[in-house]
Amino acid sequence: MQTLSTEDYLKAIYHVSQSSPGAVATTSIAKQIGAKPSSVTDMFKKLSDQNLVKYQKYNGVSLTNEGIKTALRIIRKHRLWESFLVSHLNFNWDEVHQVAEQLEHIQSEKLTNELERFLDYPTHDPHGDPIPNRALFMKTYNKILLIELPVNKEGVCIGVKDNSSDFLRYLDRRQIGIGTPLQILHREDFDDSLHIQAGKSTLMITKKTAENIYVKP
Amino acid sequence: MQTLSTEDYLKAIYHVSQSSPGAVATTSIAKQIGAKPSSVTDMFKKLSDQNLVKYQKYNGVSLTNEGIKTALRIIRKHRLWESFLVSHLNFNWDEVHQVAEQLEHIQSEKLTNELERFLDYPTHDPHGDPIPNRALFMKTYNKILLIELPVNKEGVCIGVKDNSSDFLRYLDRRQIGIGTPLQILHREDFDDSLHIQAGKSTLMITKKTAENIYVKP
DNA sequence: CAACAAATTTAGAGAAGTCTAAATTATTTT
DNA sequence: AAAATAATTTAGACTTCTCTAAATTTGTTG
Ligand SMILES: [Mn+2]
Ligand SMILES: [Mn+2]
Ligand SMILES: [Mn+2]
Ligand SMILES: [Mn+2]
Repeated sequence: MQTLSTEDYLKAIYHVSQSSPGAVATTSIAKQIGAKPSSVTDMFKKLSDQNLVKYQKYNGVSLTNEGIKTALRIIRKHRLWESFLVSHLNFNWDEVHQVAEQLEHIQSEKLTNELERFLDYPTHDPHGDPIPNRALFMKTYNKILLIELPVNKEGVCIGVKDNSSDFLRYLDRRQIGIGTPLQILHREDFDDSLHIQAGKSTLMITKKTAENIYVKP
Repeated sequence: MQTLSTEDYLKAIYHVSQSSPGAVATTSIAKQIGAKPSSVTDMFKKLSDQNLVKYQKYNGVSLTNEGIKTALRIIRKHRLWESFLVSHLNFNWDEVHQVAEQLEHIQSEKLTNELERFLDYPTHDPHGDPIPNRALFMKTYNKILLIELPVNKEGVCIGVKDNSSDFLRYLDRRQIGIGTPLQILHREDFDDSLHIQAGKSTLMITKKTAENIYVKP
């Protein structure tokens, strides 16, 4: 049985290891968690004692199979709760993360599985991220970043890379959300800005924005 | 902002103070929480420092207005979650307490209020206990224990005093639940047992059982 | 009212998680 | 390859919550 803190560390290690290959460094987790590197080292030792990570001094950690399973169980709960908050409790997609960060630690298999049934077995959360099923398997689309979409090729927004409130509310104002059809009309070489078609409106976005939107080509 | 532990203490103090008048004794909380009296003394000092209780050495504590409000906010969440688990997630009334014990600590006013709306502003939880509304006011029926119901007077089960799984499952087997019509047919002086009408069936219950069922006369 | 019993508090310590400051190891630069 | 820089770990300390064992206070009884 894990504590709230070890669960957050395992999740952070999982996320960092997904976005960059190889062992996970102390400082990368310190940044993610918002703790000092010395605290992270302490936790690495604790997780290693429980065989949830493989830890080599001065060389970071990697999750064991048990560690991966534990992380996925938490991610499963996190994303199911986010889905619930949006679909039934009138939360906007930029408001759910903070609350799901707490709800993901509730310990009750029955609760998790009944919530999943109640939501009718959703496969993706409000940000387009895949939800692990009961067997911890998740369905992943092949997706690309909007920046990588060829000019004039049609795509559909299926997720976001940056989950910050600022970015999500910016997309709300631009009326871009999951399911919105997207197409690049023109790439401006001068400042890397993009002229795009989003649903029925045309608008201009920066490179940074295009690097944080996932599309299905 | 309270910790999980201080919240549980405040709730325990509230419950004990409801069932017995005057200051709340150290040992009574120790029993309720499952901690040693010395730990309780420590916590009494901490709560007193935060002005949530009035504490006099060797004479127990009583909640301040702020302490009562904090306790009611937690009880509100506890009972709303219990209601949700039973009404939407297929939990039985004997299974909800343990999970609600965790969910009651989730910090999000919006979550609590939206959950209340989603459940259509329930006034009582699955055990018949009143749910404080947003203003922390709760509607209390005038209720009596089944043992106090006069012979042959009709009543309706509106709650239970003992919330243990054992008792609740026993009531399930006897097909007694919230809303079940109850009537005492005969009191046996010899062993204090009761012959009762419960819904459509007649059955025999002990004094102890009759002391743990609330009825509206 | 003195002696005993029960309740309560104090003293001291441990586990979990965090931090700062200092020491060590690894990496990059010159 | 040495020096400088960056990353990581260690040492020591603090907070919160808990415990055991001992001391103190309160209540009860002969
Ligand atoms: Mn979390
Ligand atoms: Mn998400
Ligand atoms: Mn609780
Ligand atoms: Mn209840």
